[in-house]
Amino acid sequence: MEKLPLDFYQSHDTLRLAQLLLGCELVHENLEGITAGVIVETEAYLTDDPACHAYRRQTTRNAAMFGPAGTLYVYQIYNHYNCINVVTGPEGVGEAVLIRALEPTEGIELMGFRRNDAFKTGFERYRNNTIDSSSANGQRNLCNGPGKLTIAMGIDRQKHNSSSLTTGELFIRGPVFHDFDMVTTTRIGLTRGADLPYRFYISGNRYISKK
DNA sequence: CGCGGGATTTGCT
DNA sequence: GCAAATCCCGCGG
Repeated sequence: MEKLPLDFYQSHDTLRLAQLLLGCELVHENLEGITAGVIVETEAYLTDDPACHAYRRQTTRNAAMFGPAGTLYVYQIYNHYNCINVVTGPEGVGEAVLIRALEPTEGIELMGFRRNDAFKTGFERYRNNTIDSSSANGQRNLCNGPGKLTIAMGIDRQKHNSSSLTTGELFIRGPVFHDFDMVTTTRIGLTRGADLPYRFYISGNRYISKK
């Protein structure tokens, strides 16, 4: 399956893209190797949605959200973690789809190294933590949350915020999962817009984030 | 220029 | 269940 083209991102609105991205594969190839995983959980953030970072106006932090569809928006949250979003909607309109969970498909060992490395270089109190990427439980733990998958995929805010998903070594392939049931529900961890049904995930998938 | 809140994750209670 | 991590940036004075 080929890299999804610019046209894919431009041809659908944000809510539709949040659903269409389920089953597609996020791929990152760099000097460390290739890592990839199927998108199994997303959330949509619309321009008229109080939970959206671009709800008020364009600022330094959210500038990438106002770029063309197919741009990557990476932001830092809670002092430590990064989350990745696929920018959607027309240029100048701040909308995006948060990728919340992946089912790992390629480079599973490398994902484990990156996660364990993050423990070592992160908080001292996490230094004894290890993920066993050869076990089913370990693999389930690699990318089942927005902060986790960003580490496992080797995505860096400085490097990848505002980068394009249609050129370069970080991109999305067309659907590799078909014929699944989709669950629509409310988004996670929000204080505003918490009642909007903008979260989507693949029914029964074992790699969904918690809650 | 300082204050505070945030689309999270983790280990310990 | 809860607090900690201790950053980035938007906002108010």
